[in-house]
Amino acid sequence: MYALIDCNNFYVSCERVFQPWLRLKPGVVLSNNDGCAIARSQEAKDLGIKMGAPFFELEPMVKAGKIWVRSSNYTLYQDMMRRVTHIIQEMWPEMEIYSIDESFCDVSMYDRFSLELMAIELRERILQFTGIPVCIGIGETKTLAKAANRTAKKHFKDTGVYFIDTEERRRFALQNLAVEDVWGIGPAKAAALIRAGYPTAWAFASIKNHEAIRDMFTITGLRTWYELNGTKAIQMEYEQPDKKGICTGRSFGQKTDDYVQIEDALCAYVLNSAPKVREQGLLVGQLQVFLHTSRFEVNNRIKSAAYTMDINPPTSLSQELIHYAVECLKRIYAPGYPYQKVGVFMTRFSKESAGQLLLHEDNANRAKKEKLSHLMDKINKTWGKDTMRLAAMSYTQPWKAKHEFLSQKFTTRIEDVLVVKPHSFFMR
DNA sequence: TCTGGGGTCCTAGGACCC
DNA sequence: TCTGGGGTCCTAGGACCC
Repeated sequence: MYALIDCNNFYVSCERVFQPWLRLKPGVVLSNNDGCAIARSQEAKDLGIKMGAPFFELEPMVKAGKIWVRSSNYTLYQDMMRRVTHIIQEMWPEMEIYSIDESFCDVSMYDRFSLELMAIELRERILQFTGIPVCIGIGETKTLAKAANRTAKKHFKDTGVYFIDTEERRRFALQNLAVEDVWGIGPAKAAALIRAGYPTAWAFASIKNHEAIRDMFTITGLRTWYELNGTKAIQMEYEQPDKKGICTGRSFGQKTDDYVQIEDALCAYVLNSAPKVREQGLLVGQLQVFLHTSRFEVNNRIKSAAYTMDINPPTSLSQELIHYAVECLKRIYAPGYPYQKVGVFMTRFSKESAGQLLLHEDNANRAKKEKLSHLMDKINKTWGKDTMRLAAMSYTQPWKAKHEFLSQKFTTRIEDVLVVKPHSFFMR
């Protein structure tokens, strides 16, 4: 048996914990650059605000005081999830962190009767200790646990728990689940299934012909089908595997074709990715830089380019990575386009080892740079991002994304911790 | 005017080997 | 005119996830 614990409207819920007045109105959390809606309160969903709705469409409602918006505050959300995770682990230690707001737990070792009660208690505990509401779905496979979770959210809001432990409950969950809401069925597969006459999870799960499913939807589609029918095809992943690629790319606050600004942004992104590479003890063997305009631009102003470069010998040094990234950028940059976004993708990782260093000619010099990079990482980890920085990075950063509606870092920044003032009555 | 960011997995098809 | 068989590895691109 697997449980899926999923935080309800997570980003919105985090904002509401520390700004309780936000509970009085529908609200939306915006993407980076305040571009579009990425999280909505239940009331905002009821108003018909769609995931990905651009901000300029919401703006009239904000101005009229009908809804509130916040810029995304990942520092806050990460820290809140860390707290939720601790509470889950105390009850169900066999846990996989699946995303910033969801965790799977293997709960096979508990008997059915206690399981449902445990789930109800866990939910209450999370709400009491963090202020975050969650729903819990339980089933024989991860996909069924996901389906159970959706069922809890939709039909069992009072307990917030749904347990698929009988055929009858499986039928109820799957019959009331649109096929596009099945975990693993995206827009393309959903459209094909609806066209073929299978609009619900139940209809899809009831298809008899395996081969046809495989032919149409490849092995991943077949796995989903097995899982919906109670056969395990997707395993738990307790350890987080090493990353195969690390990427930083952001939209500019304002579109630009100014090479100096673009290069400056790119350097900052390299300096964002490089410490992540070093933290895992990896070296970068290939680097790609991409630069593009908005896809909503008119035809002759759309431009998208990328350049990939092998790095020999592989490196994790910020200075070297910046050097290569700038080389790539120079090859793809053309003036005259309203660029929206630049980014860097590092891949072809190898493990850092002494041997590689010895092969390199000026290894004394190199060892010094290595030390410097690691020291910078350490200082920045202790004292905050960009405390120590390379001169290649400017201070003004006019390209920076917009975060016009950012709330405080209530749990991770001492100046932002809420102060509770005793009422004057008690002061006397 | 204004539309996010960061990943993984799978397949088809080309290049290459003997 | 006719032009094998069997395999691996790599890459681009699509689909999917949150």
